Amino acid sequence: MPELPEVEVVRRGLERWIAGRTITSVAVPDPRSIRRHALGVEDFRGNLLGTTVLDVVRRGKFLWFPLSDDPSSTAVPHTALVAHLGMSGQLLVESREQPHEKHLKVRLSFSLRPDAPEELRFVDQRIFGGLFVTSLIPTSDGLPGGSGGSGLALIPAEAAHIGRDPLDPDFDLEALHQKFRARKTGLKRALLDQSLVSGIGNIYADEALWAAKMHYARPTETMRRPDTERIIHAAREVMTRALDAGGTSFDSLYVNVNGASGYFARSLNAYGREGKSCYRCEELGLTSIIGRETFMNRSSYRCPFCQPKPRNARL
DNA sequence: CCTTTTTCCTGCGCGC
DNA sequence: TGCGCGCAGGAAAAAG
Repeated sequence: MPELPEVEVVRRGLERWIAGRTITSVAVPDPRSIRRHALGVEDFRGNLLGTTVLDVVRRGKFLWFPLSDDPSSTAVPHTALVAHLGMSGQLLVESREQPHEKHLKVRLSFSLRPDAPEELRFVDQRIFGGLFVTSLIPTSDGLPGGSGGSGLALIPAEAAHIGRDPLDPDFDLEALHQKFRARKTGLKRALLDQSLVSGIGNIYADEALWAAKMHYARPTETMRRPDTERIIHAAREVMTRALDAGGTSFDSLYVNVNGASGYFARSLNAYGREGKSCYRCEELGLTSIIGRETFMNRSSYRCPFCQPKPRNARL
């Protein structure tokens, strides 16, 4: 399940293989994956054919490729191809000779480069992800839109509401803290709300909460400044380690642009560890067992000793 | 307006 | 062997 570290691994691969190249053909075997492109398949193709990918930029789990009709021009790009991997999306850089994947949805061919494969394929089993072309608009704060690329202060219109992620150099902790204080909800809900802080999904939310020794139902309005610092520091730390490990893969659904899995799954402390002992308690000579609770229609894992339920829990 | 729930989607593993 | 069911969950839409 791609969250920030997995998407960043993909971004780096795309930057290496795709940036600077021109789109020479566009095939859409399954239009459902471009349903967020409201004007349809032909418009999608027309917007991409002949354009050059200037950069690969990421904010949270959103990726985008600023496009230019004339790469020799210094003009600021005004459109971008946006990609979101959803639950099971993959962006694969491959040779055109590779057999078509079972869930192949979109196929882009690029200008030839001797050391690089010709195609970028979007493969998606569950179709929660997708691609679309949209306009780039100025960021609300005038700072670079996200991580990677040339640092232009632009963002796709459909991603303008997405908050900065904890690995963004322009991430504003004080602003997030004030939003926590103003909101009447539980901490994990807030961590998963991409408009407040982006890039965190179910796995890294549980890992960050475990690392910070906090409960998912902690009311955000009771958070004090050091509490906000602690949970964000934990999220940043766990996602950085995951990025260094190439991301978290439980199965073949998350892979990098070359189809390889990441190795962070073996480093998880809470997520997926129901019935197993808490590593931190173990270190202290205690025995407590990680439990699983259903919350927000998904599983939450926590140590009942390190992360006790607060009396004022906000579910 | 703000917060919470539902919906979209497919494949896999499980119990009967 | 097959079938129904629950589960996986990002984010937009709908509901409260």
